Amino acid sequence: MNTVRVRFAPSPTGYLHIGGARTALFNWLFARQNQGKLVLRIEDTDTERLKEDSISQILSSMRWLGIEWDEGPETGGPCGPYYQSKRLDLYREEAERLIQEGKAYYCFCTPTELEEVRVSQHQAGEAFRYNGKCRDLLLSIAQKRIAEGEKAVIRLRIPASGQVKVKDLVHGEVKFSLDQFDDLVIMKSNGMPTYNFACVVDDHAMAISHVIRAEEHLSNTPKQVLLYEALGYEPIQFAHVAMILAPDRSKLSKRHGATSVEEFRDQGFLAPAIVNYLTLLGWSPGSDQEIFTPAESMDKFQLDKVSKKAAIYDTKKLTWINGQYLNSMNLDDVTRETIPFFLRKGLVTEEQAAEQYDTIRAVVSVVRDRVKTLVELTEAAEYYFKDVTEYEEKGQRKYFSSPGVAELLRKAHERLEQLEVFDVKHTEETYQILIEELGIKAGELIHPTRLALTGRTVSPGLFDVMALLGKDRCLARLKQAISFILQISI
RNA sequence: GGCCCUAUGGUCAAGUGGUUAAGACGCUGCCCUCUCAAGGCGGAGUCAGGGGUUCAAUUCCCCUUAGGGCUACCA
Repeated sequence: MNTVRVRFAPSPTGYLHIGGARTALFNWLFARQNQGKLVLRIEDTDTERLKEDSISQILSSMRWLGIEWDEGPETGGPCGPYYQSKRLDLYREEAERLIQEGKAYYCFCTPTELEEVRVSQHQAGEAFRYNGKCRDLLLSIAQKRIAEGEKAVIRLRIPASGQVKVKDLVHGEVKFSLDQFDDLVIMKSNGMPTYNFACVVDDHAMAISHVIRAEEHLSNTPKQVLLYEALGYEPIQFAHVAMILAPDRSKLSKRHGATSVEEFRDQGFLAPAIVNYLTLLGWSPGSDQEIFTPAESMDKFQLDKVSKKAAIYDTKKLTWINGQYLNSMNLDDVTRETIPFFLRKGLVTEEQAAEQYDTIRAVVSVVRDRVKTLVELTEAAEYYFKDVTEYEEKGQRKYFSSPGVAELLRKAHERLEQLEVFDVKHTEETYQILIEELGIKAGELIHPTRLALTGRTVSPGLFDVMALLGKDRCLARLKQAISFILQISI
């Protein structure tokens, strides 16, 4: 029985974007479904593009999403180290072995020389291809030049003709003709391995069973297959999942606004909602179900049902899903997620957040089912934490301008003032009685009151608002509104 | 340029050699209603184009087109 071992192998050149997150997610689902392991490997062989804090960002984004790796940075494991920069000896050994076996050779051509070749090939209308200059250099001579300090890369010999077949779990068999491939560089002149080489060596060394990655790598795969053969490794299963594209159909990048997991978090999206959305992007259970727990996804996920078609992510649907989670998640969890947003907005201090947790929780409770993100929630909860300093203009026109409003509010004030128990039930009763007595429509009193208490035309149910604000603040805000109305009506 | 992948409403998508071509988001009409949201009932909107194969193609094949990827001492 072969154990499933998959890996997610980001290169730390930036933050984890949603495309990477989805690749990680699919790997995770597949691993868990098959009681396998997910390995996290950091592909930090490009010393120039490496970004300092990006590893910790990637790790924390994955943790936040709840994608757990079984082996990798910070968790360790039997196949470590899990940073390619710490595995250089392995790559060198394997490259050396290929040289000894005559399957690879040193190449002393400089980047400038290669560039010249490329330019002339381009002018001649030919395909770009390494011209094979160092291909037949005698090994002893090459070694001597190395010993003298000359820089060289190591290239893999690739047959000039023939075909490579890539068996892919989502695409089926894909054929490539060899005549289009260069002798590819496997070790750079700075001693670092190239992506295709390090990837193959590590996937083998880490006993990976399935490589699940983005489709951008499909065209690299024949080269990797060739490397498997050259190195004498057992072949491996590949699955290339369609990419996630930005709304303008191009590859995800910074210029598209929010594409990183962190940015989505800052915009008030919840981790399980993002995971749910990403699960549905490029995969469908084949049923009507839209809302999934990870456990359900693990149960139903099928690699061969993964879409071959690149998907454009749609914030609107993510927002909708987020709303679903916001309303159905445990209230304490939502409250905990919301508090940082309150802090950032300056609605509460850390001490207040701790002391008044129950109140905050109550506020979140009445506000959450009418908003879709935590940012919206914070916005909608402002009335509770901040005094009303202005009234929405539209509301003023609609509700504060009719004659007799001030008097109406004054009466409401009078009645509310007499209440002993100021809760939802009693405030509502009071209003009902008053409305009946005056023979008016409920809205005639409720709308101006809402505007007076919140400064807005939109809020949670009015009596929820009242109960939460408490008697003193309600009365004060009513008074304030009355004088405001009298003032503007002059 | 060469090679590879892909193509069902605006977006995500189910689906099949014969269907009125699901569903979701979004948009929209109505109902409900203290606003908003939610909910309920409706609506508009799709098989990229052209050739084949076939009694029959959205479905199979080819071409075109479009999008994406690879073609680096990036990953």
